[in-house]
Amino acid sequence: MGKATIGDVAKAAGVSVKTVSRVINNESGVKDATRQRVAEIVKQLDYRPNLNARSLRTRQSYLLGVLFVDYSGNFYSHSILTGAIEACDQAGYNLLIRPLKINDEGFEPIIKQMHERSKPDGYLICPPLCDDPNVISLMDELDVPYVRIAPLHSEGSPYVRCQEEAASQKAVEHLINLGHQRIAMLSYLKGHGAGAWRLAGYKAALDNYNIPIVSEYIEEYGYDEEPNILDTVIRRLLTKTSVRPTAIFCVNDTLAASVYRIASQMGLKIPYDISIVGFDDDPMVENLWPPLTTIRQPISTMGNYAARMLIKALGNKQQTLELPALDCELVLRSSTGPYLPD
Amino acid sequence: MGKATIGDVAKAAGVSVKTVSRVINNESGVKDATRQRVAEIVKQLDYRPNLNARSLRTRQSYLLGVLFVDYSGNFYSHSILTGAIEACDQAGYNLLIRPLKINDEGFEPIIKQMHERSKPDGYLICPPLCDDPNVISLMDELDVPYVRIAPLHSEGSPYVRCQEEAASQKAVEHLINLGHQRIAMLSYLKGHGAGAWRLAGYKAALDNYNIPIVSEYIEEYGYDEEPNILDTVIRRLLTKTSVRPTAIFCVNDTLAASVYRIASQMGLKIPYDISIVGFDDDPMVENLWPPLTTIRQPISTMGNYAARMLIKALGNKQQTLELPALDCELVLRSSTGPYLPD
DNA sequence: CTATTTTATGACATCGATGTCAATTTTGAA
DNA sequence: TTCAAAATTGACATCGATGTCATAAAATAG
Repeated sequence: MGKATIGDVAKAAGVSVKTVSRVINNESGVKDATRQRVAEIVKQLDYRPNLNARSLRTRQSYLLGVLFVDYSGNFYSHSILTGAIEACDQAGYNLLIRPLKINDEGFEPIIKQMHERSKPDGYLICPPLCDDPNVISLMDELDVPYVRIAPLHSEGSPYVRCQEEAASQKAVEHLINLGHQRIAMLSYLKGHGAGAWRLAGYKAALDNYNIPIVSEYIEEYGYDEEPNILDTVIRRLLTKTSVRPTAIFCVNDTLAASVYRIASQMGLKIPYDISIVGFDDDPMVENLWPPLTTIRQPISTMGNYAARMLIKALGNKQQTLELPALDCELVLRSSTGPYLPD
Repeated sequence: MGKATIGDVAKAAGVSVKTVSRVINNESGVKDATRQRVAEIVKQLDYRPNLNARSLRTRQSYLLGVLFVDYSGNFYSHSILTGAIEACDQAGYNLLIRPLKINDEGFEPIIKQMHERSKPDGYLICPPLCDDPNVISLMDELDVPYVRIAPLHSEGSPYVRCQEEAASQKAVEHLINLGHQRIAMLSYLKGHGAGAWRLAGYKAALDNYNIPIVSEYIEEYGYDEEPNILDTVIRRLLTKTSVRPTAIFCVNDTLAASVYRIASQMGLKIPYDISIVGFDDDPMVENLWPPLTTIRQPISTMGNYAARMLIKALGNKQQTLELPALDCELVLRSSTGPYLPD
């Protein structure tokens, strides 16, 4: 017994295939009685339309592409996927993923090839790709809709984003309330949206409490820099004995873990000698001792919203889904403690 | 200018569409001259067949599904994906991913729904799903081919696997060669293929050197157990002063990281007081100090092979791709050192 | 050189849906 | 009751590929 087709439903309901088509696509112009009878049969026969036939006719693929950089630490992209898949499930879309590795030719040829092969109806673009002008202009060239996830700049195409700046501010104010004044900020997300907002939150907190912003305490690097440079930087930061910062706000948990490692090498005790705050609540922090105070973003919710926005936009060109405020949560654990004078 | 169709190619080449179809599908029965002429035009017009039309006719979707459990630590599945995508790219397939969350109803309804929606031509099944009899019998019920990745049992359907047992043995022999005799084995992969082979390798090494296997030193747990139990177990293991193991072989890096954490709490220095070996070379070990000695599996290669096997099998039912020996690599770093008597 | 087999090619139907547009039925107004 | 307008419905073409089968061309045998 093969699967039922639209013809089977039509025959069983005593109507034309076109009428069945109208019912399953929720088009107007079908008498209620007919609609119900057809719907009944659809359910009875467990009919589901053949997507290939539909795609062939409508020239829609019912596929969404997801582009992300294939970092070694992939917790972020993975969470985005999880949320997006959920949305796709509900809307009858499928997700095509494309982890991109940095190579000589850049991302464009690979994206182009993928696009020509599978023609997704739209794309979700994860950071930092969403801030790459080449990728964005390729999207425009391909004339395909896309939603950016956590982009640095909000002008232009639709995006989702959460309150990273507010959360960062809250985290740093938490440190200030514990008595800390010499608070450092450590980043290797220079150029990313994330890097910018988290730094902005840090500065806002200090401003708010009239604590001067000392440039020596702000160490900001990019991905392109030598990977070992951060170890050196952290070691230097922790060495300046008398003026050593008593707390560090790290731009993500991986960085926080590096600080743990170097602090332990230098015999510094967390949180007694130094307080640490991370960002992301990456599951790998379970392996850190003491448990890390960090900020949790609603990553998979962002993925979910991004997919829903895209799907909605595909449905009718003008409509956009309103993006609710997505808050981050400060997760207090044991890596932050009161300021203890030497 | 729309994309070229098979009809455009046929017209330009002065042949029928069927002949073009033969050429692009590499069917026999076309004169060489004709074939070349058509191939020329195909290239000129940059023609690529419409997959939906093809799928509609052939009832093949050119999609592969990937099933995996959405762990928090997702390095493994992610690597599988990366390898599989590469293979799919070459063969003109796409990959549909499905991270499964454990829930009350089990995985079957979700897999079923996915299958009915998108009808992938086959599946790659990651551990531990590949050892779940419900999932496997569902696959058989759906009558869809699949390849298992690192399954516990080799009978039945095709699979890929690497030499985890040999690698484990090598790792433990490395410890023995450093002078260790009291070597513990720590696992929470009970019931997984991985758990079984790694344990087997451990035992083989001890046997090989005529070291008695002490059941007290083997701590094996499953995923279903209380999550905190391992902390307790590790602490107990490290406490038995005089008979305390001088080295621990951990079934994966996450576990090794837990040992680091607890050892540090207890004031034990690695590798002086205790040597540690992990498994996986998870990127998160970069945050561990001292650098962890561990075993690196060719995970993405396994994903690549699994996809290629599946695609090959789809092409002609009988043929199977020969699986080459996939070796693991022992990565020596600084968490293992010579046995030092107290 | 003809008869026969083999090889190469194409005409046409088909997969399962939706789009167009004409035909039919229903509704409402006069 | 009648007729025009609106609401339903369906017949048929179409999307772009492949499968079937008949036919034309080439190769081989006699």
